[in-house]
Amino acid sequence: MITRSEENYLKAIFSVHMQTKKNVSTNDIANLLDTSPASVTEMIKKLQEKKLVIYEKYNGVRLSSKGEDNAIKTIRKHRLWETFLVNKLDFSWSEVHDVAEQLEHIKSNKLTDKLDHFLNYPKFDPHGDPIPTKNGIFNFQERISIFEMDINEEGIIMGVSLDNKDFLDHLSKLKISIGTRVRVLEQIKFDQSMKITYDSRTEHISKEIAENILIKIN
Amino acid sequence: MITRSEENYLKAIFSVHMQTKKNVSTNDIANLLDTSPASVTEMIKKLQEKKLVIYEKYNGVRLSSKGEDNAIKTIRKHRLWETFLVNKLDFSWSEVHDVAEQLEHIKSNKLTDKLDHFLNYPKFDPHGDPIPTKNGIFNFQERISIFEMDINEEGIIMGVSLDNKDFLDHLSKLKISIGTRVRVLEQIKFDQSMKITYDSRTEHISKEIAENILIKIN
DNA sequence: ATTTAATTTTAGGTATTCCTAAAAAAAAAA
DNA sequence: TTTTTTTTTTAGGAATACCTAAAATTAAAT
Repeated sequence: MITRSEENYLKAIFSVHMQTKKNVSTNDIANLLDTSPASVTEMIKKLQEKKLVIYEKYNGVRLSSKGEDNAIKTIRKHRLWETFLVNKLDFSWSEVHDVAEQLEHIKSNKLTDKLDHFLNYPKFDPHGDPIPTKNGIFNFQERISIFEMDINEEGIIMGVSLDNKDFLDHLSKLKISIGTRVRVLEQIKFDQSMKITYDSRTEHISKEIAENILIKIN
Repeated sequence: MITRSEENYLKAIFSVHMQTKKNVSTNDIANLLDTSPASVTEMIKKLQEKKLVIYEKYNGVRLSSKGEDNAIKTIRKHRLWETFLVNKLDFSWSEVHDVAEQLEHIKSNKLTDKLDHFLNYPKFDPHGDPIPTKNGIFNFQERISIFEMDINEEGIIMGVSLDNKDFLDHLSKLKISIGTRVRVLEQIKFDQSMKITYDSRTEHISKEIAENILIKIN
């Protein structure tokens, strides 16, 4: 049996590795999970005994295929539940994270698969992140941030790269959501903020906002 | 913060008290939760410190109003989730218990209320048990078992008094479900089994089965 | 190449929730 | 009313998942 805490560690290792492609450091895990490095070392040892990670002292950790399987399953559940909360229960973008963080640990393959079916096998969650299939396949979609777009370039919003309540609430207020077609009008040199247009609106967004909204490429 | 384990104790105390209307004994709780009496004593002391129960050594325990509130909330969540699993995800009667046992501990009032709304404020769960409202009101319905019915008496099935997989699977096989209108044709003196008719079927059910199917009275 | 700084691990604790075995109290039976 | 049985509690431990402080190791800077 893999405990809830172990699952959180596996998920954290998976997500850091995803970005860095390197062995994951004790400190990175500690920061992500908001625990002490000492606790991390201890837990890694336990995960190693359970053959869920590959670990060498002072040299970081990576997931075994068994560990990766589990991490992907947890991510799948998290994203399916987020989709459920937004699409069926009418939660807003910014409210789903904490609840999904609990729901992702429910243990029942049948539940996961039936939920997937009920939601009509969604490929992306409400933040635009891919939902792995039952077999652990991710449907990646190449994305860049609005900040990287050229003047007059057009794109369709596919997701966000920041899961922060204030940020997501702000997007809601601007009526920016997944599927919105945007065009860049102008980039202000002084503060690198951008003027964009969408749905017959024209808005001015800061560099920080632009960096965290992702659009589909090709 | 009330832990998952504490919630299970509160629920157990509530459910035993519901039937006996007396202070709940250490042994009863231990049996229901499948733990040792020693663990129960220990936990009760902690619940007492948190003002969730009223306890006197060697004299059983009962819930404080704070404890009862929490127990009812847990029951509400359990029954709403069971309803969701059966009505929306197409789980069968007999499969929902273990999953709902996990889902009932998810902490989010918003989730519970939105789920309630999504399910259209159901008054009874798939086993026919009442779902308390947000304010903790139970919608009790007087029920008797088929075993207590007279010959030729008619009734509508409202629930079951046993949450056992084999039992529920058997009812499914007999196409007996909530809402089914039944009439008692005969009671066999020898083994107290009963002949019943419903939906233009005639079936023979054992005493044990008859005792655990509940019909509405008046 | 040393020294300094940062990271990681070890050592020793705490809280939660479970356990068994033994003692104490209450209930039932003789 | 004793004795026996059952129930409940206490005492002492184990596993999980945290923690802080100190030691060991590695990485960075002088």
